[in-house]
Amino acid sequence: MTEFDWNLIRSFVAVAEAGSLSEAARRLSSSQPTLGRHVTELEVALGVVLFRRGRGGYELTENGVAFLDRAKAMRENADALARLAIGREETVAGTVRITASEIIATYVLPSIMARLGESEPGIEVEIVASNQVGNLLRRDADIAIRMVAPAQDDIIARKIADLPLICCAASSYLDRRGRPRQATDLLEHDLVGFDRDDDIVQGFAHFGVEVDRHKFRFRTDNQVVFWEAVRAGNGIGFAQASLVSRDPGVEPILPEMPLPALPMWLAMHHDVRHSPRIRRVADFLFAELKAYSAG
Amino acid sequence: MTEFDWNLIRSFVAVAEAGSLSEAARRLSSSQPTLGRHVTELEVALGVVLFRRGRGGYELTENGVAFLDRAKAMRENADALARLAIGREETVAGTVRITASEIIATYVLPSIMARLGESEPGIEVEIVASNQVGNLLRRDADIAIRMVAPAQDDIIARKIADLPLICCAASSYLDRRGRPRQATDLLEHDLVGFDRDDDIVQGFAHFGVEVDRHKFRFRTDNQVVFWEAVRAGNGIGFAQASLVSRDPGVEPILPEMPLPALPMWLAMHHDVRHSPRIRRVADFLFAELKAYSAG
DNA sequence: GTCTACCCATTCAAAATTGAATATCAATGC
DNA sequence: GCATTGATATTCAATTTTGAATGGGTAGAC
Repeated sequence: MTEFDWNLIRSFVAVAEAGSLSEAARRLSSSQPTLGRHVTELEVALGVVLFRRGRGGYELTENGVAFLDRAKAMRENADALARLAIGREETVAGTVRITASEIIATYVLPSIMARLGESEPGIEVEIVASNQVGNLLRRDADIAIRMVAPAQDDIIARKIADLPLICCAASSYLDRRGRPRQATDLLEHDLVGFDRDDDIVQGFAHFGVEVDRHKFRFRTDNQVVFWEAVRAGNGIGFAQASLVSRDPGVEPILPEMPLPALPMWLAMHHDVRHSPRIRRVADFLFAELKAYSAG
Repeated sequence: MTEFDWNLIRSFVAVAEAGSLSEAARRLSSSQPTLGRHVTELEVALGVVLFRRGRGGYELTENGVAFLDRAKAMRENADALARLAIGREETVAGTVRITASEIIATYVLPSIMARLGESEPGIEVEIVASNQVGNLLRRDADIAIRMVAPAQDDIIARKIADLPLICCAASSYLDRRGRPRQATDLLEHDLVGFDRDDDIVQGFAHFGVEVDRHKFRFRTDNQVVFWEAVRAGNGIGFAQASLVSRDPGVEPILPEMPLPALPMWLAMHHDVRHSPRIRRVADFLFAELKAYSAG
């Protein structure tokens, strides 16, 4: 019997998920003509039409939908093989991908990675700064630093620490506008807040204080922009205590005010735990992040 | 992240199961250099040694063993996709592979298929004559005619009939050596029997008659050779009643002797049941084989 | 010993695959 | 209305992949 080209399935899944040849090509680092050919070749081989070719892109037909589950299962197996391989590599040298929140990736990891480079020059590092919990199953990353307890199966997680949050502002701002003495003073101040994300609003609500988003003079959903806005003296914000204590231009406010703490977890896939390289980086990260959270 | 070529996994499984590049190449209808390259390319991509290259062939390393399960799972998904495709094809024309026992494939199917060709000229047929129960899961065949009840999951089976076995011999032989009147007379006769297969020996044992294989003057494990040996007058044998009744040169003996009947089943894979082509052939086969078993 | 039957690696010309470039179309913003 | 963006199809030169042929090795039969 005639075997078909398994790569066609890989392309099929990518196009189905991306919704267009071009987008799928970007994700697979392939090219649009290639994926187009793959899809039609698969259709010919199977004798079934999988996509409706529209102006806006490729849309699955009913037949295509019927194939997608199995095709995805195939990809999962391929991913699992890739992880298995990493778990069995014997060399320490190579690349490790780490995903972490924007704040951690921007302000904490660079110096940690510099120190890692001194002791392990053979290890290259790729940092994915993202607040979305990336997919360890599909190996978007080898190691994830997350602010929520990972729940997925086959994920090994170690809790690093609880990162206390504190209220803070730039000294320049406080010199100008005065230092709040009690929590209610905050409402007289300029606040830096999130835009669509309503963590802070809910935090206030938790203390019985109703604020709406217009209370915040400076709003952004980008955590790095948020922190830089605080540093630049736009007003009062909330940040990890360790971040504040490392920045001489920003000072804590109302240190007695009880705020929730952010748990920090280090996660990696079960299959990959015996890779000396990933192990090394994970252990190093764990120790350094623990030190960071204490300082 | 970098995706590897999924076809390498296909080759890996084939080589692992075949035990050598050359044998795997034969099964995949590929070539030995290609598979050799695939395997080493996969090893490089994964950074893991999968095979021990020996004089006699390729043998899995421990690492290779660790990968095999997942890789097989991947192949199963690929096979499932192929079946799904067949189940969704809309055209009746095309090829159908049928596996059946040597006897059925040799003496029964050809005339049935000739009749099928008259009403469905667009359907091509491939017959796999084999007593091994071929693998419908891996699509070694689309339809299987089997003499045992299929047990695998996802297999749809219809029982066609019970084929009675009878004792028989060529008239030329019986004219020469006389016709047995009772079961014990058989021991005075030349018998045609199996070689390593001891079905017949056990059949005798079932009647309390101990015979050893040297009782059989003509021995073969090939069922077709067996039947031709009976037809040619080598002695007394056992065969499906329908076969005997269709052959003017062979006559039944001791028709009252109680012998076990062979159940005949038609099996196909669940995924494939809606293919008009396979459906058509299966229905046709069912009716014709039922008629055969009655005649 | 020799012969045969298996293997595997390597070579190299032919065949297949790829992607940059291009033409085209539809929707959207100004 | 026109420019822009983002999509697909097509073309074609360059790259990659393939497999027939070859050489060489080893085990087993005779």
